[in-house]
Amino acid sequence: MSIHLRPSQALRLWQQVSLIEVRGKAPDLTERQLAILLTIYLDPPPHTVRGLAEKLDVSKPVITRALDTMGALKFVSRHRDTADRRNVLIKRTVEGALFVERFGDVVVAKAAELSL
Amino acid sequence: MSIHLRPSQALRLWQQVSLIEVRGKAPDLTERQLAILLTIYLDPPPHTVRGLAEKLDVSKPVITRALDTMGALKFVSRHRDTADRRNVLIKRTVEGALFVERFGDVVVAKAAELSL
DNA sequence: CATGAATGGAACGGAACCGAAACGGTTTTG
DNA sequence: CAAAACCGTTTCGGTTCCGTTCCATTCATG
Repeated sequence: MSIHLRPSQALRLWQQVSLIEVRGKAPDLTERQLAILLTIYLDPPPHTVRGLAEKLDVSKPVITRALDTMGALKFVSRHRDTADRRNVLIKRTVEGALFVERFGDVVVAKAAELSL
Repeated sequence: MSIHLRPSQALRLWQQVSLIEVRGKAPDLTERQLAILLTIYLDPPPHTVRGLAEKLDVSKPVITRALDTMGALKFVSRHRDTADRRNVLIKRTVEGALFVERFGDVVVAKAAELSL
């Protein structure tokens, strides 16, 4: 089964959520950063810099810098791969999970408010 | 009636749309810029710099600069209010409407792909 | 009119991000 | 082993965005 959504509803939903994000004090992530964070938390591990760069079709430095920013926020953590020490494995954190969870709740709440 | 969405679906939806935006060649707007654009196209006119600044809880220069950027993209246009010449009325454009419409279609399409 | 309030914009310095190239550390290859 | 390939990071120069402050124009008020 799938979610049926009309264009006007979709746009209204996006607007409402965006408004909350813009107005909120929450550390505002770039579109790219948010995409990376959601991918880390939704797609199955392991996650590497190279893998994320390919999935988002961006350069590696973009991923590295995004991880710097989000690492400072404690939303993700980095660990050397003991098997292949060239790799860096990106892992989830409690803070990151809370942020993502809260974000999902906002979307759900705003979706529930949509009038048909 | 309302849209029923589970948190995991909401997050997946956001991720899929974000991925398209990040990967796409489309001129990527800031979170703020997108919120402004959607507000202009969804909320009833007239729209002024001050009004938008209050609605988004940001400073006026933020709106001015966003309008500069989106004006260069032809997504919005500015016109002096003939009644009160201090005001600037922000109006929609064909290009902006197409951009918003296309964005809504992306959300709808990704929502339809969501498995329950 | 003259004064003050309101509106949108400009100016300034600082911070964040970007693309491209180059760099160390690690593993694979020949 | 030496050389090549791979991975993530750093560096560089340039662009964009930001917050704050200040300014020109226009309207309301006495």
